Amino acid sequence: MVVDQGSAPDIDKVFQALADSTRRDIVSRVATSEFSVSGLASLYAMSFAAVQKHVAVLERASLVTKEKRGREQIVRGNHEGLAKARSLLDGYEALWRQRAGLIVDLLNEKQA
Amino acid sequence: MVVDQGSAPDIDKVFQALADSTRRDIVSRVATSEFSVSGLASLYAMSFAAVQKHVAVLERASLVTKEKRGREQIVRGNHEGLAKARSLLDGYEALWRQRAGLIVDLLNEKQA
DNA sequence: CTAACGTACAACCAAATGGTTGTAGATCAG
DNA sequence: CTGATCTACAACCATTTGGTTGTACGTTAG
Repeated sequence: MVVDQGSAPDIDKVFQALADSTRRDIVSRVATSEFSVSGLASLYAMSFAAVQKHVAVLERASLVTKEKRGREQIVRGNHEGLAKARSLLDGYEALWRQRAGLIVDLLNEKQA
Repeated sequence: MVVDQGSAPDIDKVFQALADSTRRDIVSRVATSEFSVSGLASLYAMSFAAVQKHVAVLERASLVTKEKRGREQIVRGNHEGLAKARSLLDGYEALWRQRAGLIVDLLNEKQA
C-alpha cells in the first residue's frame, strides 16, 4: 500500500500512545530533557503506578526509551516512533493533495 | 494563528481514531475518492454496523465528513483532523530539534 | 404498491484501557 | 545495618472499545 510505513500493529501502538493527553505531555517533556519515572510522576495528579504504566505504553510505541541509572530509570524521548507517525500522516497528506487534480477521482465516483 | 492546534479532547479523538488499521485504511481510501458507507463496508471482513461505527469515530475526529445523497451516505476525507495531528507532531519534532546536547542527540539517532 | 437497499441505532458481549492499592526488590544516604 | 527512595508488578475495578445481531425507517427499483 502506498501509505503504509511500518507494520500495522506498530502504528496502532504509536497512535494509541499519543491518544492520551498525559502521555503527550510526557512526550513533549522528555523531548528536551531527561526525567526519572518518579520525576515525571511528581508532575501529575495520579499515582506513581499510573505514570509508570503511561511510560510503559510510550516505550512499547518506541516514543521513549528507559535507561537504568542507579536506582532510577531515566526516560528520554525516542525519535523513532514519532518519525513513524509523521511519515504516515505525510503520506495521507500527499494522497490528499494528489486528489485535487485527479480526473480518475471523478470517474470513480460511483465505484464501490 | 494559521492552524488551530485544538483542545486536548479533540486531539485525543484524532489519535484514537488513527490507532486502528481499518480506520486508517478508510482514511487513505476516502482521501482520493468517495465511498458510500456500504461501499466501504464491502471492503472489510466485518459487519456493516462495525464499519458504520468506524466511520462515526472518524467523523467525530474530523477526519472524514458524511453527506447524504439519495439513500446513501457519501464519506469523504476531511483535511481538518489530519492537519491537527500533523501540526502537533511537527511541534514535537521542533522540540526534539531544539534539544540541548545535540551531540548526544545525534548518537541516539544513529542507534535508531 | 412492494421489495430490496442503505442507513441508523439499540442491546449485548469480550477484551482493552486507565486508574487504584498493595507488596516486594534494589539502591542510596546516614 | 537501617531507613527512605525508586522501581516493578500483581490484583482489582469502572469505563471504553470493537465487534456482533436485531429492529426500524427512508429511499430507490420494478
